[in-house]
Amino acid sequence: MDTDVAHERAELVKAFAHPTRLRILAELARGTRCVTDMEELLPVTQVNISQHLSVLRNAGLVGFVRDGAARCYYLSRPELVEGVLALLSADHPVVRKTREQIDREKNRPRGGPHR
Amino acid sequence: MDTDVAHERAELVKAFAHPTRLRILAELARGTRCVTDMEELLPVTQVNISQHLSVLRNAGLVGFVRDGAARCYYLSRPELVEGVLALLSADHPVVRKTREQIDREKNRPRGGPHR
DNA sequence: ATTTTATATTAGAATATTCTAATATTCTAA
DNA sequence: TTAGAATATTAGAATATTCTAATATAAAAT
Repeated sequence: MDTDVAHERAELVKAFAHPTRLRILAELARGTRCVTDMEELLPVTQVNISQHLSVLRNAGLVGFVRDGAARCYYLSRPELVEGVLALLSADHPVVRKTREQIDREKNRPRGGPHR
Repeated sequence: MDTDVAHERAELVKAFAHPTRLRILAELARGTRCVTDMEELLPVTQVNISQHLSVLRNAGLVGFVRDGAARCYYLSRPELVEGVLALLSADHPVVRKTREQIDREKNRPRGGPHR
């Protein structure tokens, strides 16, 4: 992964890196929602929700269509967002390795034929 | 997703949310590496690498075994890390929805029987 | 024992993110 | 055409993150 790509991807990750934004994304994964819907769901102000939606829009994670004065938001890269949310909700037990396991791996890179 | 869970998950995401840390994780996905290996690969100081490794350790994403004065780092939740890296490297074209699509979806929530 | 090698920690300045308060925009309905 | 409803934007204070410089620790080699 080169420097430029790493920066791009980190920017994308940052869009996910806030509790309110994760909750907004999780809610949008269930269906289209307007800001009023989210206000009922989240313990934060309308202004703050709009600010977080702006971050999500700039990251290309959500889009919206107008519905009168309201805006109906939806996931614009559903597979990416749902994939990340699924990984976060899955259980990933921490593995510990011993010196011996590491030594053996040095001849057997991860993803190689011995896996 | 409730508030506590959202906070926990956002903390985890933050560990990924830095270009240098993404590169460290990508490198560890290829196999065990010590800090010296990473110094050769990354355009940052040893101190900075150690600081980022400390963030990754606190998030439970990496572990290490001693090898003399060196520390060999490895992914302690490889499926989580590799899953996130795979999602980030995959192409996820942005979809735009029309008013009509949204209207239709209102009776057909995402993930429901009509998908 | 001392030096060298490998890595970690700490303090603080620089920078970026987040939230609050005030205000603006845009559409609809009266 | 004005008022109300829904949402967005802006400025700035509060907070968190990151980097640099200096220093510490721990094992190995001399």
